Amino acid sequence: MNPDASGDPPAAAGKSGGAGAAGTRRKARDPLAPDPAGTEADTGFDPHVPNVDYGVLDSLVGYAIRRAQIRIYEDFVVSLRQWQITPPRFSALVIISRNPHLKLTELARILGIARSGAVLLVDALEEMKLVARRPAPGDRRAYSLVLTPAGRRTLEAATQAVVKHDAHVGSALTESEQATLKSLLARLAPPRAG
Amino acid sequence: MNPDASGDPPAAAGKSGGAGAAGTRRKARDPLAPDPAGTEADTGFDPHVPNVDYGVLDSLVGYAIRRAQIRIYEDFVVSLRQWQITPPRFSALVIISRNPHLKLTELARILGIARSGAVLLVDALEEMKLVARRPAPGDRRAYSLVLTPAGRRTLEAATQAVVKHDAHVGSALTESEQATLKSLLARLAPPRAG
DNA sequence: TATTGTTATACTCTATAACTATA
DNA sequence: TATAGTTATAGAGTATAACAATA
Repeated sequence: MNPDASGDPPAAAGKSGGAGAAGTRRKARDPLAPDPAGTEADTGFDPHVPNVDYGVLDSLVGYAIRRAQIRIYEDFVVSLRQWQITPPRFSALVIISRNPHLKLTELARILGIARSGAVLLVDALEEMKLVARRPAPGDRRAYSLVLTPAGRRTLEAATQAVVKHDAHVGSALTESEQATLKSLLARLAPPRAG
Repeated sequence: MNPDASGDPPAAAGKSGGAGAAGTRRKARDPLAPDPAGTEADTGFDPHVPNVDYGVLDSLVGYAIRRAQIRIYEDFVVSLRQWQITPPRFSALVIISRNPHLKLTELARILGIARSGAVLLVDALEEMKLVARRPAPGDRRAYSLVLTPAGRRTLEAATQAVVKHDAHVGSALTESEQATLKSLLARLAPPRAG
């Protein structure tokens, strides 16, 4: 359905062993035991590494958008890390906030994800005490999604952070250029059925 | 490191049971057994469902890009489904093709992913017989990545499909507008270290 | 029969940590 | 010590399939 987006700072992980390189194959290793030097580095995604030939990629509108999105996602996640709110979670909170009595199936359709995915998303937000499932009036199968008081407070703070983040993202462009950008993006490949 | 992108048509999946709704909890179900009606539908992501209030999302440059990327990704995956080539795979093939004797670590940096991710990516491409690991001259730890003849042929065909896909994506814009779009996107939030 | 929410399962992509072989 | 490739583990996000409760 809706591809895209995933990555998110996994926070932590397990451990295990690796092996040598070319032609060789290693045996095994034992779990746990701190690493002397800091392992990886990660200074962020460089959209255009010097002296690298990107071929057709440089001519594609789609790749330009992909590059931009990767960097924006990075900055977004850092900006909202303290609340553990990721792009899909933020979108869900906003949609739930602005559209009272939303049902899970409707949320799924709006976000462009499967119903099962909406269930997991709402499960997470509920566990974070930001969203609650209320019985939907008139339909005992369904739920009415609502923000909790904490959800409203958190969304308010997170929204400020997102607006700030977005201002940073577009800081190199004038207001007019940002408007042009959004307008052009909105005109790309309209939905099949639309 | 590099967030974004994931989704991809999983192709198939398992099965299992679910339950009722509000307040109720179900028991179990047994595996296998065709479903009468077609289960889901999925007519593609609608970036703006009618009568839905998107709140701040509508004012964010980041969300405009996210919306666009979701739709482009969808179309990309459909276009290259016959070769089982996803965006990261296509990028890797192009980069390997245009930059001979590339090492895995370099590929990882260019794509903005962890080395371990590059290993899995190359593993997949190697299994598809599109890429091969050659011993790197002068460094017995490293590999030189190269396209196989089949890899070159597939990349050529896939590139044509991608170019066509990209033309479709931008078909509602003039050449000039597409150039403007790419230019504006490139000016968004430059990399921290740059 | 169709819809709503759910669970089970699986797959892609990505990450961190630790390890081997080599430099 | 540092680097290249690797494996193990983890987890977010998404998908399909099948099911119970209800409409």
